[in-house]
Amino acid sequence: MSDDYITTAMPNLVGSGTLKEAVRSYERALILESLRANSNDKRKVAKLLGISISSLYRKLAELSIEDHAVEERA
Amino acid sequence: MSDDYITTAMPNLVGSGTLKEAVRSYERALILESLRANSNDKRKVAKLLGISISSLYRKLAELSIEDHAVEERA
DNA sequence: AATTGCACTTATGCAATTCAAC
DNA sequence: GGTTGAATTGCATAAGTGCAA
Repeated sequence: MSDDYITTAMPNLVGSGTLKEAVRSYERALILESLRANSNDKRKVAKLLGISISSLYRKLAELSIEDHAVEERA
Repeated sequence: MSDDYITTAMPNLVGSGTLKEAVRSYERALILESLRANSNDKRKVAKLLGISISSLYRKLAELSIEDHAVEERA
């Protein structure tokens, strides 16, 4: 199940977990998906998401998104 | 169409719009849904979402969530 | 119930720097 | 040793937070 981003981001819509956690999951799914859809081109993704490249890197670290996790779908 | 929160929060998962906008829509949907599911009890919702009551009020203002928009489903 | 001043924390962009591969 | 692009970081400012009023 590679497309688990929906199930990890959405259950919170129902009511469990804090806002912070929910937003975190959602951001994680969003960024991961953007990276996948753009061949892990971080410069491009940062621009698309409207954040600076440094902010993107900080989010990647914070959300522990590893490069190898992106290596799917082109 | 009362349950438009999914369609307003989710399309961003695909890639359009900035992160900030996406998160905003998502938070909006989440808060609205929590309010609806809890009869607009803001104290309760704030606690559930893990934020202070003042923060919740600030978000309601920022996201322009009006009381009358919550008056559905119990 | 709702709003706000305040002190504090967290997130941000930019520019400089470091790191890696070549 | 040098060049290039990716990744990291110091710093100043902005944005968000809880608390108490």
